[in-house]
Amino acid sequence: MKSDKVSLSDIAKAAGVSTALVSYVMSGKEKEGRVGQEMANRIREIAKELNYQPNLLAKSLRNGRTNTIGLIIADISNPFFANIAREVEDESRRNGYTIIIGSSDEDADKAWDLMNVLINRQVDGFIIVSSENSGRLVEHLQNIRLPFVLLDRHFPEYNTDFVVTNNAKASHEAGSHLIQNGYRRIGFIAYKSAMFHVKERIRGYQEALQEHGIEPKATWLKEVQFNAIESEIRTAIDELVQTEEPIDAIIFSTYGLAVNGLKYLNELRLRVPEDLGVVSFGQAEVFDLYYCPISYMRQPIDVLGKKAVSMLITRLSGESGEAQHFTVDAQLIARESSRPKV
Amino acid sequence: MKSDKVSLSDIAKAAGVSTALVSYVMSGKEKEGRVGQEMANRIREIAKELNYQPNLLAKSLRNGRTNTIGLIIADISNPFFANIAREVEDESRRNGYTIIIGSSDEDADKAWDLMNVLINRQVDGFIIVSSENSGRLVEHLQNIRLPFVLLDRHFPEYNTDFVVTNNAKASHEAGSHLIQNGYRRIGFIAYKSAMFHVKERIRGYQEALQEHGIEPKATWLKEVQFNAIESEIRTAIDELVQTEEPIDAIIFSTYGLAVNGLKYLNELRLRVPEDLGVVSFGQAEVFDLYYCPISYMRQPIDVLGKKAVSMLITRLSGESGEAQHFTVDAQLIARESSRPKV
DNA sequence: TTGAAAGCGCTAACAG
DNA sequence: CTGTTAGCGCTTTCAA
Repeated sequence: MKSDKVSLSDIAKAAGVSTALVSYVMSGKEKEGRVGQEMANRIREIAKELNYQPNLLAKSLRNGRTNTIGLIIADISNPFFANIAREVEDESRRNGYTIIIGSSDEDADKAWDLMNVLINRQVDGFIIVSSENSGRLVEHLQNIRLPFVLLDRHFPEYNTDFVVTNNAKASHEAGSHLIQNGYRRIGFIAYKSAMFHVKERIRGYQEALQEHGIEPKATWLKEVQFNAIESEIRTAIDELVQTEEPIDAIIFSTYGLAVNGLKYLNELRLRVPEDLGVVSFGQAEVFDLYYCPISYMRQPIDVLGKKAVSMLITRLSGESGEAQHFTVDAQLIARESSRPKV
Repeated sequence: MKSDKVSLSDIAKAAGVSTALVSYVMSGKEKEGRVGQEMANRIREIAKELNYQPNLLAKSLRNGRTNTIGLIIADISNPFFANIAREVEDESRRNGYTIIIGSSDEDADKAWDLMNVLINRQVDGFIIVSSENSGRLVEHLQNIRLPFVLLDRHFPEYNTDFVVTNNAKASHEAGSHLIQNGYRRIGFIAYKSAMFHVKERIRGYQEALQEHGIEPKATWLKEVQFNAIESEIRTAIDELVQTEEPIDAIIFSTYGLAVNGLKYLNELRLRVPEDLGVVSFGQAEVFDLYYCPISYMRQPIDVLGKKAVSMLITRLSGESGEAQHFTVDAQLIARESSRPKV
């Protein structure tokens, strides 16, 4: 085995031809009436013998495309995002693209820095699960004409490609489901955020209650800070529960909130669903293995991931029409945690 | 905001100097008595004005380093690996490196292909959680002199850098802990694999039993196929439990086995720890939220991740001495699932 | 202190 | 059918 470093010109030399020929053969362009059959075979043979590995860097520098996609998510160690990343990874590879993942921790500055690193590495485009205050990022990408698709969250005030779940509808369904099963005083815990998808989830929940003749009390809605989740969720739950008229069910609007919330419910020795019905967003094995399997709104992660990739790739291949929007419904997976009240 | 595409020569032109000067300034080499103070400032100013973004591709092509690390793991959607990936990502970025992650699904061929893609993209080195039959991969990397560090799993038959948990010891501790708490008939479920870390975990478990005067029965050890886990783990547990002398405790040697196993225990309506004590490897929120918090051997993922990165970076900076080995102990987190028998 | 120029490995227009 | 050559954007040697 050679010590690598075999380049086109090494092959050209060995075959006694020009690098141009080798290049044509190696990139399968011999069909276009460029190279003779014999020559082509000879070159391929030598390439194999020398164990030629193309230098993608040089190739990219030359033709301005890296076949690389930047994926910016909040946190790869969160199972929801990890699953998305996996779908995006597989679908990208299937299309000849490599992805570079970066975690932003829901922090706009980190996301901005990440974006720049990836731009400098000449990614062809981005798939982004945006964090709050990412308007600047979106605008910049549009300004420099770098294709991108927003995944899972989008900004209605910007005209961009996006692939998202119908959050209002999902939340609405979660609320209606609880009501139909006899719950009446339903709390909702979300992150404190001005982001559209968060607001939508809240809206869906409130509308569901109203449509069933229940006036959603302001005190039933709790918004906790992302970076102080452990302490704030305790306060939030305390306030929901330790009152004259405690809630009888709760909707967690993300995976992270659910995990922390359920831990605290355990500490409080509150039983699900006897003391408190539960429906959550997000998905993970936790929900299956909790003593009382948790009902959740299943987001079709595979569809979301695949669609985001294909949408981006369409753009990368030159499509420059209208912004593409793709919205998919979540599916209620009803389990024990929201079973009918007796 | 400019339409990007600002290159060194644009700045050079604007400043009326050569690209060489700009290059020196932009890479902070003006100190070395190369560039005048005034000129340096002027160039920096113009660069900022034009919003210059260096093309890392060109830089890399020129100097042969991409500042990129390839991370090959089994599956990014498995929380154990996702957490490792996160540590590696953060530590790499802190050192100016970008990582490209690829999932191998424990499949040697996929891992091999992945490796090649990443090599073609000129990664400077690899951090690898190897799969079975990866000998070829290791040998190839050694042949072409591409630095790499094996993480979490290693091959004793190859002399390589590695960062691992002391698996035999961890397993031994898991076994001893159960015995001390009164369990006697302890089953062990592992993946069917010839890999060293798997064998070590089995060995530690068996030795623990023997040292406490318990002869580990062959029937207590179950090995299930990675890609048929759901069905095989049922058979395995059935065989451990539906016998004249059923086991009274079980050790799951990975996160994936634990999750699937616990699900099945739920189906069988077996209670933990009354019917069956449990200790597991891996870690995830599932273990906290199970109705009976699961005892587990906590592997210091942060240490493993950081150490792997720093070990690799040492190599990348030219260190060429002996292979480095780093072994760290797992820590028993004892919870309800293995509490003393009454 | 500064500039000119070679060249990393590859592609593609152009010439033959 | 095949070869020559001009770069892609950057670093770095050598000369001035």
